[in-house]
Amino acid sequence: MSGSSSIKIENLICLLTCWFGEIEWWPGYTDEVMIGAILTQQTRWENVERALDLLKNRDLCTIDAIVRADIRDIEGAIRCTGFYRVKAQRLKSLAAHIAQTYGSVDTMVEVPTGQLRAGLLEVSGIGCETADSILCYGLFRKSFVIDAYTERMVQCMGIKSRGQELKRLFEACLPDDNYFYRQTHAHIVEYAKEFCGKKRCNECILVNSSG
DNA sequence: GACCAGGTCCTTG
DNA sequence: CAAGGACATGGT
Repeated sequence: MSGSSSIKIENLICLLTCWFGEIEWWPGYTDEVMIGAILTQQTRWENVERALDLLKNRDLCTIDAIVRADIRDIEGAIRCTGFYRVKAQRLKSLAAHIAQTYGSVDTMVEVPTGQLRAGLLEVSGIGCETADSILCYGLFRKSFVIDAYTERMVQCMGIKSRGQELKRLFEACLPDDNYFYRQTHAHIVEYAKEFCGKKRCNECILVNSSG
């Protein structure tokens, strides 16, 4: 379909791998990653880590605990991530969905990726990025995460695709292993944070690298 | 003080 | 369907 876009994306993946090497990103057990995926919406990761520590200290950092907890206690622990009221509600919604649909997080391991994704997208407060983050980093599925940085970066490279089409484009270029999905998304974010400002690029090596 | 952060939802034109 | 506002705290 768009051959030049595929080549640009393949080059991008290689270039970033050379630039960063291996990144250990978003470590943690599945429940923690799922919770972090919601907390990091429009929020710096350092603030999310503080909230995750508070949740752990209060035994609130599992899906099971979120189901039972008083929402005020959740709000109190995640305040430093901003939007804490809507995020507490989103955590409740996610936890309820998992409890009601699968019974437990462990059961989700047996469910096909497409089915899990469709279910997650039904949850209020979970969009494509959060769903794919949960699938990719929490459940080790091959579901590539498209975020604002990725959109910004490929636009800068002259690639027209957006959203789901862009996701498919990346997935067609990536090796058939979750490891590369995690690495590539992490690479893009780390690179873009430094070089792809909201208003202008800062010494970006990508713009003229593949044209 | 201004601006941004690893989004999502709802309302408008 | 694109654009704009709301949600909220914390860092530069």
